[in-house]
Amino acid sequence: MPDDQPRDPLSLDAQLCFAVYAASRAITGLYRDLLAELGLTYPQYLVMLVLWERGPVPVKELGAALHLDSGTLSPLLRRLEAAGLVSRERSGSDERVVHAALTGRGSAMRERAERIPEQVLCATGLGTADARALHALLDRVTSSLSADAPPEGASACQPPPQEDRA
Amino acid sequence: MPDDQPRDPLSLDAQLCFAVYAASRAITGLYRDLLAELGLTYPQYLVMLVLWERGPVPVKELGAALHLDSGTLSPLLRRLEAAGLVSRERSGSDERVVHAALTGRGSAMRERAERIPEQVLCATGLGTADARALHALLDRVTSSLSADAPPEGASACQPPPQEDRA
DNA sequence: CACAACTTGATTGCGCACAACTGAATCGGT
DNA sequence: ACCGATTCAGTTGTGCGCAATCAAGTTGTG
Repeated sequence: MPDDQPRDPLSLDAQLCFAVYAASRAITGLYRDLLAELGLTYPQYLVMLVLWERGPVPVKELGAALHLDSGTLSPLLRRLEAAGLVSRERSGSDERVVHAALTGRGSAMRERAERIPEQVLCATGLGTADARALHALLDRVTSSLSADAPPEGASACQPPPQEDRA
Repeated sequence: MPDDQPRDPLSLDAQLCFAVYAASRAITGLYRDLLAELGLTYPQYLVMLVLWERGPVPVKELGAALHLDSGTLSPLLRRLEAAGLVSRERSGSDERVVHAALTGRGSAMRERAERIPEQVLCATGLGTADARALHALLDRVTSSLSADAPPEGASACQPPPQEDRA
């Protein structure tokens, strides 16, 4: 679909960054529908995924896994706790850390969430190979960007070792 | 990097949807830094892109271009107006529609924004070909998802015409 | 022990996103 | 001309994201 020719830099720019932004919101919207019956939002669902997979974890670890800080997680966990899905308690060995753990209701919800993934993959309209390729590209972008915040007028921006050109 | 084997559905699920989510936030963070000197947020920058490209447009058209509704755009435009970058006025021919237009300061800012795109593309660590491929995949996802909200227990979810399988 | 540096989570404030609603203006059919 | 349905922007309320700040707890050093 993208015809191109590097024409207006600002228009071309809108393309890739906006494509990610629009896709992200579209996916979130899809989850909004699927998660409505569970009473979860998409970020809440992500937290539940981590808890289902790892069991009780410190808030810090949740933040590392999801790239979120306490300013986001604290109220989110409060809501999950109010919903009876999660409990929080301070560690005995280190009073600074708070462990988030699943309640019975929280654990039980896993079963109901299990059919969501395939519904999502289906709705994206992507095949296995495409999904895999997309995932790999996105991971490269994310790791490139979260590697560091280049100081200022910084990096000479030499395009990274690249095979071909248009 | 993704080793795989369809193992835990919930874990595999976290992968693609979360990859988009994480990448989107990483990109927004990059823009946050780049746009700080212009005093713009990323969504505000997107609005400016549309105005730089199309000139005065109704709020409705902005919403269609960015997939945003008036609940997001009204306060955003108010802030751009307060910053002296944008003006709003009701159409003469149809009093319902409000046209957003650039002020002199708003138009002038375009020049300063012109070098942002290449900085972003560089920071993603992607080459031209990869960026193009990523863009195409994201467009497919976005259009598949925004096509419609499948009613309920709906679609039999047959993977769309696909070439190969693992 | 004393004390500074660090870690961890919570809080505050602001700006999106989005659903739901309001109210004004327009359009369609009669 | 009238009246119901529709369109458009705005407002309200909830829930993220993230910067900045804070307080409590821990660790390292003398």
